[in-house]
Amino acid sequence: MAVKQQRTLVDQVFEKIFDLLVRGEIPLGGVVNEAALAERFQVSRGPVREAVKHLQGRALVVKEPYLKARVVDLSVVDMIQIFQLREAVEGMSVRLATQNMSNEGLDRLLSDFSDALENQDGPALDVHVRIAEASGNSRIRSLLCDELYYLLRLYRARSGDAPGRRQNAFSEHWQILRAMKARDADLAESLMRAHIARATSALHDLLESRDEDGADQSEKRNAG
Amino acid sequence: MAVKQQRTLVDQVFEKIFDLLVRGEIPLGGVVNEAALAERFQVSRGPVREAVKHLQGRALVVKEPYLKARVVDLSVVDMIQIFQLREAVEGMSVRLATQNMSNEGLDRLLSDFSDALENQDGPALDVHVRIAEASGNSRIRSLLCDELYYLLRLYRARSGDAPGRRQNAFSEHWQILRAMKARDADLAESLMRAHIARATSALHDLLESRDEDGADQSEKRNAG
DNA sequence: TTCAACAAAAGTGTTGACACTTTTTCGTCG
DNA sequence: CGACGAAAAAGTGTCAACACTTTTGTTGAA
Repeated sequence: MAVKQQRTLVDQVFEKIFDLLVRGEIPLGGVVNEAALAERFQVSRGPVREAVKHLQGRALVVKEPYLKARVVDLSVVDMIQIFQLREAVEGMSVRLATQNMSNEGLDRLLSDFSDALENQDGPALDVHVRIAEASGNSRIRSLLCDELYYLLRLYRARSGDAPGRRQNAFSEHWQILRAMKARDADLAESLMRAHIARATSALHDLLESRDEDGADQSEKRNAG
Repeated sequence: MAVKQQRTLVDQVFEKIFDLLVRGEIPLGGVVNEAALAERFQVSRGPVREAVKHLQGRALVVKEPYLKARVVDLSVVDMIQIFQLREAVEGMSVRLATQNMSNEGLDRLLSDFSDALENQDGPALDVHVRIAEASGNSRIRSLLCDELYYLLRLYRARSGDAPGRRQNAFSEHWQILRAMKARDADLAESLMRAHIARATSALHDLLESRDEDGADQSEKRNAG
């Protein structure tokens, strides 16, 4: 078992637990039992504890001292809040990318996007990741790629996105990339914000169509 | 020692270490030694380890497996990146607050601001915190209050802000509050973004006036 | 003198045991 | 029969010891 490990055990356990969350083996809002996970992964409780602490730092798990750790229950309200944050941050992300990207990098992004559009296998999220990486702002990139997208994956694993939005997303992404190519940072930011705000509106509609069940869910706090 | 503790030891150690950072007892970029801190606080290495992990999650400490943990060295470039992120997020924060605040809450904020302006003791940051809390978006509030402001405090502890900006900040805050009172979310967001962008420009100037020393500092990575 | 290999030291990663807190269960009293 | 309280169970917090990795310091040869 402990032959040679580049990444630390904590990181490996972190990945494994996150996989469990995405696969739904631990349901949203379910309890995260340290001892059970330690037994399952054949490691001690220490690494599991730290991995859970790491998940807590990523806001994927919430807990209080001596209380059971629980997987964050991503309500529609939570998702709306995340999308509001994304709208602001991704707007700035594409603004900075438009200002900072080299012509070569921009052309490469455009051609990669065209390829993905033909092959139909490139996930829509990849465009956002590429833009975040090209923003040149490591903190924005980390917030989007290392934190918010984890939550998005977790949410989509339970309730996939609207079926009609896939095609719209391609067209909206294409418009954003054209604005970037034209070096119009203001336009690129506006388009990106509208792009995300549209998804937020869909969530708002979802919330209204479900306003009969669990009105108390809006009062959840996300420990930091 | 272990008489009665509401907060867990980890949280207490976290606070103590952060105080050490703000006071400058551990210099920026300095090494964080687990054993030494455990000895100093009269606790075991375990809580110190988790507290450092927590600081790492907050991006106040960076480290790699088996390597020494180091306090993040907040360069001017890092600060610019943080301000770019703040510009986007605080813009959204004040937009949401303008839309969501009750008339009573808004009046209370305005009167509290007037009081602080007379007493001269209210820190300028408080306005931003109040707005973030009023945004109704717990994730935005957490990002601003629990993460970015920690870094700001750390940076200001070493190199305080520009002396002339204090007075300007009051006037700019006042304009923002008036836009909120008028329920003009677009204007409030624009003013907030301009307010923060002004500080970012000051940092850019600072960077240019120091372009001779340490040009390699721009290649720092912030582990997430 | 300089470089490489080896040995010692310092520091981090991991583990299992123990202490404390919370929750559940069960018995007793009203 | 229901409510209150104590004991047991489950689970988390803390600790000290051990294993592994990195760094430092020394020795030897080219």
